Amino acid sequence: MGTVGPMPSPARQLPFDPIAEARRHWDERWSGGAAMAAATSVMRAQQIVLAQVDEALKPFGLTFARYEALVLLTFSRRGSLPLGKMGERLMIHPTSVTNIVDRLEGQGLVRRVPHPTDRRTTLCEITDEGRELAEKATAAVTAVGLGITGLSDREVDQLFRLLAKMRRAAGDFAAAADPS
Amino acid sequence: MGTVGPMPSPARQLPFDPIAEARRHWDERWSGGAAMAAATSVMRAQQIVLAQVDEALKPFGLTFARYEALVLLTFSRRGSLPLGKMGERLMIHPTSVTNIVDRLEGQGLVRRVPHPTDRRTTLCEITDEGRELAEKATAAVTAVGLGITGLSDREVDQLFRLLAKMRRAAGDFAAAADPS
DNA sequence: CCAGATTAGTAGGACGTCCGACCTTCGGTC
DNA sequence: GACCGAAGGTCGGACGTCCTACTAATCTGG
Repeated sequence: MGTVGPMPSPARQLPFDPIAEARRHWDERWSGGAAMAAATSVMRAQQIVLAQVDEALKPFGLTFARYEALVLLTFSRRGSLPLGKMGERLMIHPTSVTNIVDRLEGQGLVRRVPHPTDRRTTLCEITDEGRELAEKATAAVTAVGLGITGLSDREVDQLFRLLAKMRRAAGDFAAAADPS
Repeated sequence: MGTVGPMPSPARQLPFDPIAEARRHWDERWSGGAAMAAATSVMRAQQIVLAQVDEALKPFGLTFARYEALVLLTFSRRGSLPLGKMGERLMIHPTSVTNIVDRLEGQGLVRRVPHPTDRRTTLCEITDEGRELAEKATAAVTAVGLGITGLSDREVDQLFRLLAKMRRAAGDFAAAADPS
């Protein structure tokens, strides 16, 4: 990886793991230090992923959230989806979808179009500029491994499975991931 | 677990894992779908942890961020730390510390006191009310397993180790976690 | 001993997330 | 056919995070 290059914001490097340190303190007084350490690590890992991906997307004027929405649209048959559907797939709140689509629309990457039959529904349609940018941005984010570094392919998959199990327990989805 | 109880906000449960679905689409057109799935899972896992812990902390008027700061202070010798030190340990930006301490101070849970020798530095000192609340709040967050559910003790530890490896690669800390 | 670099903290703004409240439209029921 | 609950989006506010820029104080070199 990079030597001293563009790293997540809190550039200062500690000589020890502050989470492991906190876990030690925690277990001295309470119980469940392992869960605390895991939860805090998840929080911090998200911070790292977000920082690295956002950094890679900055030249394109995109953020992770907006990039995800854009990619989702490229995956759809007609390049358009109802806002509500987007919220479901991205697992974010309806108001967050409104926010993101507002910004993407302001950048000319998507366009709001009325649903042909249901006048309640608004479709979000990706523009040609949006498709082009999504393609370039994807090259950039894959180049940084989407912020997932230091893990072997096997470990990356292991991480995904562990989190999928946790997400399923939290009610994210019903069926098993069916890892065939 | 709960039946239909208080779950993370997007209450709707999908019949499939949207991340696994996205991974399928991704691999059809690009490469590195595993990293994408892992990164997205980390993002979503953080959302779940945050929602569940915040829910447990709501009766106390706390959030995860403020709770973490409070607990950090209880771990310190004299119950006070310089703001900068807090930012290091919590791995957040200095301005985030200012924000959090502002709110905690407004709640009477901490107090800003000048550093005895260095007049640049401000110490954040936990109050008696802060200590009491931290104790009660800890009972609440441990009761929900800090949002880490559906995993065995072994898997929780595995998750922590994987994320620690990733965090170390990202430059979070220098030495190995030394899991003895 | 003084000038420049560094460190500590804050102010203002951007972004994404959530929630509660609200309006419009659809659909089912009577 | 009319009503009333449900569904789709949006608005305004709260929160936490980050960044850039700024002030005040300390440290370091000449």
